Amino acid sequence: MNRFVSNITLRLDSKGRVSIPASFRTVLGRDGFEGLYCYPALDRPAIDAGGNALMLEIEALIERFTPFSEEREQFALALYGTSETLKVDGEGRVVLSDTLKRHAGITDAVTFVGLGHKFQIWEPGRFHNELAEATQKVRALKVELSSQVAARTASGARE
Amino acid sequence: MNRFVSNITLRLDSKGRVSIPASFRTVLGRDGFEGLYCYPALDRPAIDAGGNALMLEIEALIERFTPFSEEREQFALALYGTSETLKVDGEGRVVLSDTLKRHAGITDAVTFVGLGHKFQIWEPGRFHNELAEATQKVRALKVELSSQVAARTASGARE
DNA sequence: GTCGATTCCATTGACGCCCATAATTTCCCA
DNA sequence: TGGGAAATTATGGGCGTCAATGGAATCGAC
Repeated sequence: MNRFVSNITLRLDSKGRVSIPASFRTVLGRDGFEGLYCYPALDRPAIDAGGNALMLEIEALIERFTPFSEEREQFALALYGTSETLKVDGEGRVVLSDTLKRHAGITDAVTFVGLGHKFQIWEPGRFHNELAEATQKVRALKVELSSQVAARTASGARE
Repeated sequence: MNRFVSNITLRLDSKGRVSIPASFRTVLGRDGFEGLYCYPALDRPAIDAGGNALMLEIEALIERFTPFSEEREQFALALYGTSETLKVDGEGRVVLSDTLKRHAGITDAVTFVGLGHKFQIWEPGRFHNELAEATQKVRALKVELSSQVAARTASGARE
């Protein structure tokens, strides 16, 4: 498997360490990246995390702008400037920086959530709320989609 | 890691010395450059800093203009003319020149901010403001991007 | 000699690295 | 198919090293 999937909740120890779930570790290993690349998610109280794949995505976003341009500098500041590469110890654990923990409201436990090419780290309570909300949205969207398909089919549209 | 990422705030000591964050030092070491190449950022109260990679980028920028053109002379003046190579002591510290400190409004503490191929040095307070602003811009762009994609999908356009 | 600058040690707290243990899970073979 | 052995995972803790910082000592110039 080369995608991050499912969600796992784990506790931080007294030193603030937390194990990266084994299934995520194997994906990261395949990606080939020393450490864990992460940054505060832009529009949610969560941490985005991953390996080379994630970093390249950020790089691509920034390099769309010409060097020394206003936008480029601002994007680099907001993205690279808030990114961190956490060290992973021999047992596959990381310690989250205070900045990251504050952003996500993390205290003594976290939920790892697979999102395909990257994963997120949440405070467990917030994650459950977010999940419930997202599930609602997806249900609604699904209904909408199926009615669209039905309409298109009915009108004889071809794809 | 061969990129400058994350942000670290450190204090100047009584002699005006400040440690370059260890993670940045390793990147500079890999880049292979004695000292720290820096100059006042063109349009911000910050200091641009880096090694060979940064120097090459500036060179490329200037050489895009035709020789002896007005723009070329001005860029060369603004960038080369204001650049300094700071010495790094045995403990990885540098002393910022008064010119640089004045430009960035630095007094007793600085924030190092990774921007990928280079990094910037800010007065901590100003950095926080700038970061908030930049984050807003990135969020806005993200919304814009996703709505573009949504619109394209909804209209049934094929790539 | 005096002032400034640069090089060289000293401290302390955090962090990386190592080993231990318990609870699973996986695997294998009767 | 069941039951146990082996491997893996999550977690706890000890200890040495390094980073950040402060201060002393050395060097140079005037």
